[in-house]
Amino acid sequence: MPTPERTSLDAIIGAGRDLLEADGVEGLTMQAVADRVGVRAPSLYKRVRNRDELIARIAEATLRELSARLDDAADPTRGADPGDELARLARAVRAFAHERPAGYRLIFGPGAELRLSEAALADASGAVLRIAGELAGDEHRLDAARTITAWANGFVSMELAGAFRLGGDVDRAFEYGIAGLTVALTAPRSAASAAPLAISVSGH
Amino acid sequence: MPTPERTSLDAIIGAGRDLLEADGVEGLTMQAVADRVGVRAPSLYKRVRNRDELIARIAEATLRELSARLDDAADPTRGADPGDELARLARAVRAFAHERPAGYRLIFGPGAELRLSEAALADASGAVLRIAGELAGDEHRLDAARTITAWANGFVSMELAGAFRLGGDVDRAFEYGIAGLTVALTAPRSAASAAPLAISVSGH
DNA sequence: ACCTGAACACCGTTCAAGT
DNA sequence: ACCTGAACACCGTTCAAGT
Repeated sequence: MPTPERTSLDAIIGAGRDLLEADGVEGLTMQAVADRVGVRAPSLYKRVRNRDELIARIAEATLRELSARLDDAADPTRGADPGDELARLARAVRAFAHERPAGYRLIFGPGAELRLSEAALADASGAVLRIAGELAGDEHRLDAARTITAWANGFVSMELAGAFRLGGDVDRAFEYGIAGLTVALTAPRSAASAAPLAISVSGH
Repeated sequence: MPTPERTSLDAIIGAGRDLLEADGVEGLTMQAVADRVGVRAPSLYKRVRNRDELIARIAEATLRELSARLDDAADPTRGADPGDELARLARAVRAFAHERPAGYRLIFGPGAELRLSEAALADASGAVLRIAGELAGDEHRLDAARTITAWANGFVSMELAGAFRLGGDVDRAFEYGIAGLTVALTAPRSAASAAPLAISVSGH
């Protein structure tokens, strides 16, 4: 005789997400999740294989939320200047990380390789790849996208980790980075030569 | 009647470091460390307050090793062209991360803010700050250093996390980033304006 | 078909008792 | 003064028994 379902996978993932942000990943225990959804810990194993899978599902859901934000921010109808698009994209990543620091770390921190599906990662890369192509040209699209992603993710990760302790204005440093990347990726360079031998740059 | 010391703080940190690289941070258990140094787990608490402190000591030791490598790589007597210095510095970070991935994540990953002393962080920042000043000028030294650090750390962290799954040549992307940053930080910009309105760049 | 209590292995940590 | 066994609280996970 079937027992009625007293919870659901969505409720479990939602509770896990909330716990993660409230108490960090070490506060995300099966016991705590079970309490939140009103069930005993062993019952969770009817919906998820184990704690790692639960974490992976939370990570995947969080990445999909981030993707949607990025697509929205990068929407060309908001202004199609590649530099502006890059700026909007970068600020959107940073805003998301500030709202959901623990979730962000789940996506980009150690162990992420085990948690995220190829498909979700590809989705999340779409907007950066497009803008990278606009800025640097199609031949350098992937390299440029990796430069943008590395910088933005590195900046935000360090910020979340409290690594910027030398004073100064962190917001300004972020905008400085955006402007720098725009210049860097727009500057014509040959794919072969790692560093240009001679470049003349005139500002203003 | 005193019992002879059967281990030492250094031996404990060393064993912890080795376990960390061999089995990851979750393999770094007090029990495993105790086994390695030939003592029972409770005895470790004579030398470290708890597991978190042990991890912090390993992180600090690892950061000091990284600092030494960076200072060596950035040594101007190896060639004082700022672009070359930046390239050597960036490659040194990446090489270190490849050698000691788990230790690197301990330094830059989540939780690092609790683990690293102000002094060790300041030491590690010396070389980047100097090179950033050479490239971008003293007014932009800190912003430029943050851009470099964010990019390098972001790139390496993503690489370690297996985030570069779209094919392409990761080594080339790294060199592309180095070249891009050199251009970006060398380009004159006013501190106030986030993005330059018009810049003419001529390659070659 | 789902839920539960009981149990197990494993962890960090404490502490009284040994030498 | 350091080391140890025993114990405790807490965790993830399994499983037989309930409905």
